[in-house]
Amino acid sequence: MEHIRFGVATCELGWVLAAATDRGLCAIELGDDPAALEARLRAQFLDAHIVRDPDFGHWMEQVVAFLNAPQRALSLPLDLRGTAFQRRVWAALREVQAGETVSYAELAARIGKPSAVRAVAGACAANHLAVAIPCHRVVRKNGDLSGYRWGVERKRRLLEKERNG
DNA sequence: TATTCCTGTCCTG
DNA sequence: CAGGACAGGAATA
Repeated sequence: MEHIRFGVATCELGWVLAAATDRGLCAIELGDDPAALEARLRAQFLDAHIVRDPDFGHWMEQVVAFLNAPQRALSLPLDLRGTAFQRRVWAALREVQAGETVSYAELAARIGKPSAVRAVAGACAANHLAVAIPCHRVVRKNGDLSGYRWGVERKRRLLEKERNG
């Protein structure tokens, strides 16, 4: 059975939950209610043994510091879960620098599938590692913010924070 | 602006 | 295996 540790804390965007397996971070969730965040985690990993560990090797404070200043890279291992296609999208996403944005069409082009625009959007939406996989930096080609798993308002604030350094 | 069509991947029955 | 959902995009009126 898989073993997952998690902790919750507050950051500039509200509550944050970070969870990790022995391979690395497997979830970073944002929200307004810590209990709801835990419930979301347990729903995602139904067959895992999940325990609360508010510190787990200072990872929580690193995650919170990263969320408050996403310009600096997060140097923690990630335990990515996804199909081959999703991993390609996420890898391309991590090439996008803080303060920059790309369109879904541009992202699709970068992974060699320029017509798979909607599929790319779906892969972004499937990401569970908020900010570490910067899906908030993907916007519509016409400049609209489009959607965000953790709320368009948080997406807006993240981009604003990154733009202003 | 709104409607319509095309699109790739994932999920469900 | 079929059908539907979707954080898109372009063409049309």
